[in-house]
Formats: sequence, structure tokens, C-alpha cells
Amino acid sequence: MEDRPVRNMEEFAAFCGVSRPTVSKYFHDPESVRPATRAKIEQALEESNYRPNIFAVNQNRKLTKNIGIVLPYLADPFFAEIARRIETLVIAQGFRPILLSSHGDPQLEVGNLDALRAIKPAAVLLAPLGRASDRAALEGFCADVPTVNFDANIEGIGEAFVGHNNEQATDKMVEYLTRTGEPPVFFEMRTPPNPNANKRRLAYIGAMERLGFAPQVVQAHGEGWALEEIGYNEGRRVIMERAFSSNTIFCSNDRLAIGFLAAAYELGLRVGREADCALRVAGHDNHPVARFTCPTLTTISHDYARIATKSVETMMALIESGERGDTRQVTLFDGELIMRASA
Amino acid sequence: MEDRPVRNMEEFAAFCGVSRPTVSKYFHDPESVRPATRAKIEQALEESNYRPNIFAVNQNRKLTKNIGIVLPYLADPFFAEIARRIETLVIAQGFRPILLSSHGDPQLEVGNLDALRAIKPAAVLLAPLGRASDRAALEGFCADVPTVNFDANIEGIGEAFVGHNNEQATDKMVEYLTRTGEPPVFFEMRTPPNPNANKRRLAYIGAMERLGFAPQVVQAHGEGWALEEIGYNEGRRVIMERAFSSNTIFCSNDRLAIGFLAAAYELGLRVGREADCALRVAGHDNHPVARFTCPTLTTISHDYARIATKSVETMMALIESGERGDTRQVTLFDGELIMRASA
DNA sequence: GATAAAAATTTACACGCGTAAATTTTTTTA
DNA sequence: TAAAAAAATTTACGCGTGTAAATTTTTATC
Repeated sequence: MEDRPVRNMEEFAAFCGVSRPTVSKYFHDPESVRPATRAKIEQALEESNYRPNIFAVNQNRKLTKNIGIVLPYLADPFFAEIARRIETLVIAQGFRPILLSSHGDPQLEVGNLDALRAIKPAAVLLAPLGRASDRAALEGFCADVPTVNFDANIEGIGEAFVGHNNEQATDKMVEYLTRTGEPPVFFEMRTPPNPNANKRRLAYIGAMERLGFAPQVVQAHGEGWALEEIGYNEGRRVIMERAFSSNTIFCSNDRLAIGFLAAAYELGLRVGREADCALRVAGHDNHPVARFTCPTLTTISHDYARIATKSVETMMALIESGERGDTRQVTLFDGELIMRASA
Repeated sequence: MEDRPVRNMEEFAAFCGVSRPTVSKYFHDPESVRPATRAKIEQALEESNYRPNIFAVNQNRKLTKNIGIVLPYLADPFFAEIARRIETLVIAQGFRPILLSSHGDPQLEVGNLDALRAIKPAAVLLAPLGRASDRAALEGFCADVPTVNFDANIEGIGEAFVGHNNEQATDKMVEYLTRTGEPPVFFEMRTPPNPNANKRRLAYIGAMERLGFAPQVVQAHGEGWALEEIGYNEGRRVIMERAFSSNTIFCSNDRLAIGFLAAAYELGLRVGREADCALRVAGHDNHPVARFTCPTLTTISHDYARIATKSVETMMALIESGERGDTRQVTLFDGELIMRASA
């Protein structure tokens, strides 16, 4: 591999003995040139280390091979995991993922969308902050860039939505807890950052009423994304205040539950479904560490593998059709009960 | 805000009544034009929604305002947290962070570096995979792009290294555990993905010998980044095999410790420093969830806030000086003992 | 081996912006 | 108010690639 000064496509074309437009055509689609020509180019590609200048390429393109991925909070392992899967799928499709986290900040979310607009992405996968999002900004963005909304459903945002079936999942857990013990109380944040929480509360209330029980919602104070801490502090408080009418606590998500379990442990309350346990605690999401809590956390899976796959598939369809569908397709994936030791 | 068809800088210049070169100068540095001119441009900027074409801008620049951030595994909350901090600092400096995760895959790491090379970043912050990294590829990259190596030190890679003082931190914990109970055994992965683990093992052995005790290293089988799972499975195994000569376990990192705690809990072993406890368990890193384990995890802090800050500072100095220093500066931050309930 | 079809080549212009040089206008200084 | 300094303008070219049109060469078909 000699390091000849191949500075641009012109020189590269000369180097491999092919005309520049043909080389350009090759990079656009290697199948579009004759096999003999392709072989010449590909050999030259190995002998020099020429690569087309990304900026010059994209300058003349309406659309690039860039795919934007916007997440509300990357330090949450749930989003980190979904990002990992989406990135892998996007790369497999021959596109280049651009991962941006809004770090819980609505202004940064808008900033991320602006940054994306500037790089002319072929499409964007958007998991919005939710309640805190600047709706007008999101709408404006979606009008310009084909977008798939996932995780947090904001009505009318994006060409499609892919997410978790909060109703089904919540129902399932309420039914399970009720069937195997006392009807649960619901433990959640008073001002949750993510709109799924609201769906879960409503689903809990609906499920309880359907089963003929009085719902009880206990709300934790605190803002932001430090959910374990809020679950711990507020869990401690409500346990000490005996704010629960039941020994069974259904937490709005696993991260709250992790904090709650820590509080219960510290207060000497044994958690589990055995007779000598004071509490049963369940979560929601099947967070990566839920398998390793003490006791291990009974929860409902949030199927991020399928959400990631479906989101990318939907996005690819959007890119290939080149059309902006008139109907906004909504796909929800059911959760599965993950029975572990805590409830 | 009228949506006039301002398609390029030419039209934008006409729109605000300024010449195009002046507008170009403004975007390069707003302070470099007369206040009256700046006002005209900035007003026009609000009235139209023109933004310079990023690709055309970067095509003619040797260096862009892009900063690459390469992480070994983003789904690890430790790296997610450090990414969050670095991104924030980079944005504050007026640069554009490009976050790339290698997802534990050496080939993807090389791919990430290639992708970065293509976008002519002003500098790169690189936390390599370590043992698995393609050293030659990293070296080649660092020869082209000013790079700051952080987290996992690979000798000779990057203009500087910023990381954790594994020796000091390990010493401190060994000393503490020994002073307040039995000398610890060291629990680690046999083939850890991250080179810090090796430093920690050696530091443990050194500290034990210095204190006049026989070191005992217990190694967990398993590959990859699913550390909690390895800690759980192998913790279970070694507890049942009574592989420990001590009741005090010093885990190589908190994620292993989290798995180990789960195993101990499941086997009915009480963990803590009280008299009725069968085990003491300590970790290393002060992982975000270490405050919420049961019992809460005694550990040593890994000061990612300072590592992030120093890495970005070093990088900015590199950019401003424009020089490639001949000496590779190494900065290590000490860990602090975080005393909690587990040891 | 002649003809048609396919592919490659030549030529030329476009994209949007950076930037240099010479000139003109505006501001500052005395 | 005139001279000097600073800023803006005009003009022009360059960056590396996409791409269209006309032409030439190569391949496929009979």
C-alpha cells in the first residue's frame, strides 16, 4: 500500500485508469459499472487510501446517508441500550448513525434537531423528552425531515410511532399482582419526565376499577432523571409515613423500583412473595439491572429489541418510498410478565 | 419570520444588504465585523432562517468545529455519564461533539475512527477498548488527528492521557479493608475488557504484599461487557465452591460487585460490616447505581467529572496551540473511599 | 463479422462557500 | 476638516464532487 498523493477523485481516477465520472458512478452504486471496471477501481482503492470527500459529496446531494437518532437521556441505560441496537441496525443498512442526546434539556433537544437539519439526514429517529419538549419546534422539524417517533408518543409528531404498549403491560401486572396477593398501589413521580408514565397511571386506574378495587396512587416528589434517587428518597418517606393501603407496590418503572427496594432494605423490610415478607414490589421496563437487584425485580418487559427493529424498518420504508404517508401508523409492542423474586 | 427563498449566502447577503465576503467573515467570527454590520446580519438571520451549508463550509476548511468522542461501550452507565459531561463541555466551547460508541467491537472501533477521519475533526477524545483494540489502527489515526486518550491508557496513543489513579485507589481500599477487618481477596474477570482491571490487580497484589499479607485473586470466567451477569454467575459459583480464603471481597469494579451482591443475597448470605454478616463486599468506580444496591456498596470513586473536564481542557489546549507536543502528558485523578454499608 | 446496445469517456457547468487582491467607503485620529 | 486607519465591497478563483450531453469505445446479439 503505497501512499501516493491521491488527493481527489480526479487523481484517483487517473491512478486506476478510469474516468472520473465513472468513478463517481461507482461510489454512488458499485453495481452500476461493468465488473472489469469495478475490479480496477476496487484494486486501486486498496492500493491508495483515497476516500471521497464527505463534504463535497454531500454538498450536491439533497439527502445524505446520515440517520439522526435523538434520545432524551443517554445516561439512562434503557436508552443507551436502545441506541446500541438502533446504531447497529442502521450501520447494517449502509447508513451512518448520528447519535444525539438531549440530556433532559428541552433547549438542547431543539439544538439537536437544528444540528440534524444542517446535515440533511435521510431520516431521523426521535425519542422526544415528552412533557418538556418544545412541540412547535418538533413539528417544524418533522415537516422538513422524515421522522419516526419512538418511545414517547407525541401525537402528530413524525410519520409513525413505535413504542411500548403501556396499557396492556400495566393491565397484565395489575392482574397478576391482584391474582396472587393484594391489589397493588401505584408508585410514581408526580411530574414524570416521560409521557409513558401518564399512560401507565391511567392504565393502572382503569385496571383496578375494572377488577372492582379502589386504585391508590402514591406520588413521589422530585424532578429530573435521577429516578433511583427519587425512588429511594420518596420510597423511604412514604414507607415511614405508612402511606400505602396495601403491601403490594407497583412502581411506574424499574429505576424507581430500584430506589424503592434500596429504601425497603435499609428500613429492614423484607421484600418478596414469601409469607415472611412485608412487601411485594414490582417494576416496569425490565431494566438491564433488574435481574440483579436484591431481591431480583419482578417486572414487565419493555421490548426495546423489537422497538428498535421496527423503528429502523419503518424508517427505511420511509426513505425508500420517498413519500410522506398521510396516515401516522402507530405500532405498540406488548410487554411480558417477568416473574422474579420481588413480587 | 417570512420564509423567503434565501437559498445561499449570496442571497442572504443581498437580503441583509451586506456583501457576501463580509457575511462569510461574520460567520467565521461575529466579532470581526463592525457592530452596525453585525446588527444587520443578525436581524436578517432572525427574519430569514438561513444557515450556512455545513458541507460547503467544511469543504474549504482544513479543520472543522467537530470533536470526536469515541467510547468503548455506551450502554455502560459509567461511559454514558462521562459522555454526557464531555458533550456538555464541548458544546460550551462552541464545538460540535460527535459521539461514537464501539459497542465492545474492535472492528467497529476502527470503523469509528475512519468515520471521524472523514469529517476532519479539530480533535478527538478517545477511550479505547483496550486489550482488544487494534493498536496499529489507533496509532495511524493519532498520527493524523490530534487525540486525547482517556479512561484506558494505551501507551503512546494520543498526545496526552487522562484517567483514574488505579494504584492509589486500590491501595486505599486494601488499606481500609485490612484495617477494619480481614485482608480482602480480589475478585475480577479473567479476561477483562478494560485495561484498568490489570492495573487494579497488580496494585492489589502490591498493596497486600506491602502490608505483609498473601494476596488471593479469584477470577471469573466470561467475556464481554455484561459485567453484572458475570459477577452474579461467577460470584454464585465461587461462593458455593468456597473459593475464598477471606470473608472480605474486593471486586475489581462496581458492576461485578453488583452481580456479586445479588448472588450473595440469593444464597442467603448477609453482606455488611456488622457482626452478623457473613461477607464484606467492596467495589471500585462509584458507579451510579452503587448507592442503591442492597446493601449500599462501599467503593472508591472514579472521578469522571474531573476526568471529563481535564480531557476537554487538554484537548482545547491542543487545538489552540495547534502543536503536537513531543511529550505525552499523563494525568491521573485519585479516588476517594466511599464508605457505605457493604464493607 | 456487422449491427445494436451498453458502458465509458470527454467536456463542461453547477453546488455553496472560503479567501485573496485591489478598490472604495466609512470611521477614527489629530 | 484633512489625513490615516479600519472596514466593507468588488472581482475572481479555488475546493472536490455531482451530473448532464455528446461522443467514442466496448460488449452482446444474431
